[in-house]
Formats: sequence, structure tokens, C-alpha cells
Amino acid sequence: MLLPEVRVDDPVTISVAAEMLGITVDTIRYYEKEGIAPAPERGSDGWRRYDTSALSWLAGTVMLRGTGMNVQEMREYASAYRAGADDAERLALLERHHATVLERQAEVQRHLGALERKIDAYRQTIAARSASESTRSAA
Amino acid sequence: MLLPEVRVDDPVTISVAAEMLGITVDTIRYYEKEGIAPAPERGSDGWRRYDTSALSWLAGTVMLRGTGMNVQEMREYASAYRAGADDAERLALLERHHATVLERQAEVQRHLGALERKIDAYRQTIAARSASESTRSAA
DNA sequence: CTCGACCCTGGTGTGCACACCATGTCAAGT
DNA sequence: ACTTGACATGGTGTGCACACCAGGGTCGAG
Repeated sequence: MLLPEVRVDDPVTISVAAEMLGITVDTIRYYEKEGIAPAPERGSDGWRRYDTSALSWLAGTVMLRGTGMNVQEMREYASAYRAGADDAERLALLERHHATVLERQAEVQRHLGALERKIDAYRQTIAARSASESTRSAA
Repeated sequence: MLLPEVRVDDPVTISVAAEMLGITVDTIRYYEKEGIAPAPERGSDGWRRYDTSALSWLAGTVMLRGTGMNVQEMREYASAYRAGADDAERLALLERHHATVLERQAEVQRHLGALERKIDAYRQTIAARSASESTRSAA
């Protein structure tokens, strides 16, 4: 369940974490402030230190955001988690989200179909014109 | 190229247009103000009247929005259109957009894969536990 | 011992895509 | 004559998801 990309031997700084996850430092702090990601350990210098488990939680939030879950829902998910939601409950949350992702994908797919039909129409228009032009030039 | 759903015999009011397109009246006026959709004819009462061609343009914008094009880009598309862009140029614009839609879909698909792996992991955890419980109860 | 490269907190700013509201006009119904 | 309902304009408000400061600390390198 831990993504291989977020495995580290020694805890890393926030900027390294950000680069690993493909998000910005600001975003990580924002998630922490919003209670979406737990506050990580701090070093003696007061800096945030992200170990593998902290990183994998963050990776989870990136995944949820990447599938279109908004911050409000992520907060609810995280708070349910902290409130001791059991596995079945978490599973149900993820399955619900999964379903909505599929719905949205289907929606986009519909619009995409319209786009492709439009593109085809343009291609045919252009093909027809160039055909008539070559006819003219042949005449 | 005209979507069958937006065919009308007589021009319709803005609220009817909105319902046909699945958007709100405010959104239509917003698109008009932003120069994304052309201003339609007006009746003698000053009301906007959407005929088939006005509706099909709007349907095009809905399609572009539905595939994630932002308002800025739609404005550029519309202005290129008005500036007399030829079919080849319009086609190129649509093809570029099509490509970016596919990219975004692939991106979501990646995150979706992670989501599904996580769901599977939970299912297995739960299955394993219920199996051990039935073992215990059988012992 | 100064400099640059990190990090910290706390606050403010931004861009997007509408939603919402006040106020007014007009036509049709009762 | 009056109410109702759909439209008009112009302006303001909203929610989201960060981005971007300012001001200050720490640490290693040169």
C-alpha cells in the first residue's frame, strides 16, 4: 500500500517531499493546516521531517486530489480516519469516491465524443474542399 | 455538426436555452459578456432569442467547458473564430485541445489506478480478518 | 563572520467561474 | 387595474485551492 516512490530511509525536508510528490511546499503546508495531512515530526531545528509513513499519507492525498476530490471531502475523509473509522468505513468512503470519479469520467467522455465528431466534421470539410480544388486544377 | 438536441423551429428564450443545454441562465449571459458566445438576436421586447445556430454555438461552448477548457482559452478560440480563422486553423485548435484532454484523462487514470489499488488493499485486509475470525469461531 | 540556502509562522492576494441581488420593464392573465 | 412571471442590466459576493509575501531563525561553506 505504500507507494514505492515515497520510500525513504531518512526523513526528508518539506522541499524534498514536495518534489517527490509533484506538488509545492505551499500545498503541503496548506494540507497540514487544513487538517488533511497530519503534522509530521520536527527535527531539533524545528523543521518538518517527512518519513515514509508521512510521505505515504501525503501521497494518498495527492491521489485523492488527482482524482478530483475536493478539499472539503478530503477533510472529512481525514477526520473520519482520525476519529477511528474502521477499515470497512474507509473502504466505503473510497468506493463512493471511486464511483463519482467514474461518473465524471463518463461525463467528460460524452463531451469528448462531441468534440471528436466536430473534429471529424472539419476534416471532411477540408478534405472535400481540397478534392474539389484538385478537380478544378485538373480541368 | 448541429447537435440534434439543439434544433428548434422557433427561437427560444434564454431560460429554455439554458434548460436545453444543461446550464444556467447566468452562465449563458456570462459567456456572452465574456465574448465566448455571440450576442443573439433580440425580440421586439428586448429579450434574447436563441435560434438553432445560436444554440449550436452555445452547445459548442458547453462541450469545450465539459472537456475542461477554461474560459480564457475559450475566449481565444472564439476571437480567432471571429477574426476569420479558416477551417484548418479551427481544426488545429480543436485538435490541440483534444490532445490536452487525453493527457489529463491519462493523468486522472494514473491516480485512479492508485485509488483502485488502495481499495483492493482494504478489501483484502477485511477479507483476511473475517477469515481469521471464522477460523477462531470454528476453533 | 558574512553569505546564501534552506526552513519557520502568519497574513494577504489571486484567478476562476459563475451565483446572487436590486431594480426596472413588459405582456398576459383574472 | 392589478398581480404575476419571465426577462433586462449592472453590480457585488462566493468558494476554492492554493501562491506569494514579510520578517525572522539556523546552518554550513568560503
